[in-house]
Amino acid sequence: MSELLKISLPDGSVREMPEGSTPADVAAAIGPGLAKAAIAAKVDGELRDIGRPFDGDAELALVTNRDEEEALELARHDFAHVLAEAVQALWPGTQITFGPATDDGFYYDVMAPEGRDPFGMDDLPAIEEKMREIIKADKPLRREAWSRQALIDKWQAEGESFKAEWAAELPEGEELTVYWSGDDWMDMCRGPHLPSTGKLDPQAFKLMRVAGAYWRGDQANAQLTRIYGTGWLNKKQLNAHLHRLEEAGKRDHRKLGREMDLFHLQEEAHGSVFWHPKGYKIWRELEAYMRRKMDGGGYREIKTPQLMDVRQWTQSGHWGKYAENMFAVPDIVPDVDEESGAASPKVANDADWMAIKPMNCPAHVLVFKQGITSYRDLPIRLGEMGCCHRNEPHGALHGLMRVRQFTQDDAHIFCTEDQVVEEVRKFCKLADEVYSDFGFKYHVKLALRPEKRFGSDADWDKAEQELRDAVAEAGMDNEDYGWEELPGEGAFYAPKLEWHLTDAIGRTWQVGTIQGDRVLPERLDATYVGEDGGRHRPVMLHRAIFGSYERFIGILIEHFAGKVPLWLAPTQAVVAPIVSDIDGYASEVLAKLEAAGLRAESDLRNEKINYKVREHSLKKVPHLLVVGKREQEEGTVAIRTLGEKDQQVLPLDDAIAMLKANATPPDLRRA
RNA sequence: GCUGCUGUAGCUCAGUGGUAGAGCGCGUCAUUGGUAAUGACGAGGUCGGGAGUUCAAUUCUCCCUAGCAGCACCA
Repeated sequence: MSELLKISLPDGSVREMPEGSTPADVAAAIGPGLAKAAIAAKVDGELRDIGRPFDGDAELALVTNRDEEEALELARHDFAHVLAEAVQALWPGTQITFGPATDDGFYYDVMAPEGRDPFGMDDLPAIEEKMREIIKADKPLRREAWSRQALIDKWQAEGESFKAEWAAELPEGEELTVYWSGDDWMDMCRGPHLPSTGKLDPQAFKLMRVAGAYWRGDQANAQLTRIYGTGWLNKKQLNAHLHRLEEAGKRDHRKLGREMDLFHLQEEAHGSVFWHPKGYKIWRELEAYMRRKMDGGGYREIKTPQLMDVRQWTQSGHWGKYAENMFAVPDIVPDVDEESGAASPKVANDADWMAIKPMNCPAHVLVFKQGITSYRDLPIRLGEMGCCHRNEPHGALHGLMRVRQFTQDDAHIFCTEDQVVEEVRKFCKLADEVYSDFGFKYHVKLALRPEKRFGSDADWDKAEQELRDAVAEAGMDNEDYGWEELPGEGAFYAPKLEWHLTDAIGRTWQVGTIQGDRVLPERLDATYVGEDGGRHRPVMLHRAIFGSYERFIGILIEHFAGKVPLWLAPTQAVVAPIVSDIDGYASEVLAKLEAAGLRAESDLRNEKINYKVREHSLKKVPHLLVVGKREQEEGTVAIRTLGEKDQQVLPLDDAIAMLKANATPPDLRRA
């Protein structure tokens, strides 16, 4: 006999529904408007299909497009399925695999039919068209439970080997479900889904690109074609998103780097940066800043060799693990024919291999090992603006963000076991000061032991706990700091604390890190003399705040859209006379600016002031000092600040004092 | 490294089986103009590199190389 279910609604009311009824029935009982608007249901907190019957008494909240987070997730997931259906409709024999929602849309990984090339950009318009058809057909999406074997058999019968593999490996005991789109297409999916394809807005998605992606993310597996789309609830949201992408493109550091004449890259040294005078000014200012911070933090700066015998890298373990990403040269003088420039192919079997350093730490241990260190000397903090080379996979290179030659604000802290937590805590404070000086908000994450690792579990337990303790002492183990632990993401020798910056348009960048390492001191036999007169192993903390100068500058350019703070600006002010009669005064103003230590230029070209304003604005020069007859007579300058329309007329000395004050680096300003 | 796309003047980009074009920039001249482009004239290209097909290749094919998007990688 059938009983009535008690369904509690968010407003506290309870409705009695017959057994077998669904959230859709409840919506219909409440009113036709809601019935139409409702797209899913939260049943006892779990997001479910609106047409899935209740299991018993339940708390129900109906989901509509007003619940944007859930609605977007559902829509994107459905777009992914519609995408897969469209591709199979267009190209029968295409295998489907997997297609989730992403942060701004969806993708689906497919395998083109035998004999057909992987899908390309040219195929996207046709797929979009087919997707719109499917959406407009308003096909009902229906959930159905299947047995594992039936599902495997079906996939195999249809030649869907990836799906069959997947079905076979889904965890035991999990209910396997499929979703039908109409009666003619289905995909294996956990759901939930919208009640029908017609709930999607056919104008609210766009296929963006195709890319290769490995089956299950493993390079050893087949490469599929991943079709990416962006998906939204309506056209307005889609357009807003496309506009945001355009804006992000305008901040691209590669574009701004060229426009602002900061640096360039070229084939002959791909992955290495040619810094131009203006770009290198930013670098030098950052470097000077970081030196002040590290000097003040008890670090001592050293400089260690670029090239070391491979024996050293073998001992440290890097040669064994990373040789293919290192640059190595035989330690010989090649015979070169002066006429032709050809080097003789003299392979010196007896030559030692030297390797260019991919990191600074082994050399820092070697510095530490010179002489005998007492526990009284610890902690020893050795810093280096270390220039490293790594032969990165070519596809990984990206502007300043991923390069083959980079310089780190690197340092290693050698300390006793007892000092680790305190040193990590101090570092947290230093990192906070630095990021705050640039106006960055950040999150702190702890990357825990990876599967492949050196050292005992007990050591890892300890190392991970130390970092947790230090973060707790620094007061950062909370939501304000986005505190989170990431299993499996640590380095092979140690867990890592990571600092992730959030930039002006919401993207995150991992920059800073600190890692407690007990492996390298062991491998390179670093010791200190303890209180007891015996030899002890120091702990080595690897740490960096900028990470690499190249990448950090790239991040700054994008964060500020080229308009870096005055203290970093390569050219802080340009003096622009309105007519050439004033060139003399302009030069006088320039000389005074330079004497005050400001980075300034003059623009004496035979151009109108409009032209000069436009040009220097586009080059992101923070201040334009316009001088005409009036300014000359009165000994003033008219200051135009980037991004502002109004000018400010000040006596020259006052203007210089103001600029100088504003151009003071943030750490010196506080002093 | 893998998949897809791209490489034409300093930059952004058009174009063609018969050895090339625009805008900006650059140079010269005129103009001395008060806050986002003054005008005229001019110079500038082995069409990424190599091989092949062809009477003829910047264009079509293949290989290499670099870049772009993504994947994988990131000590």
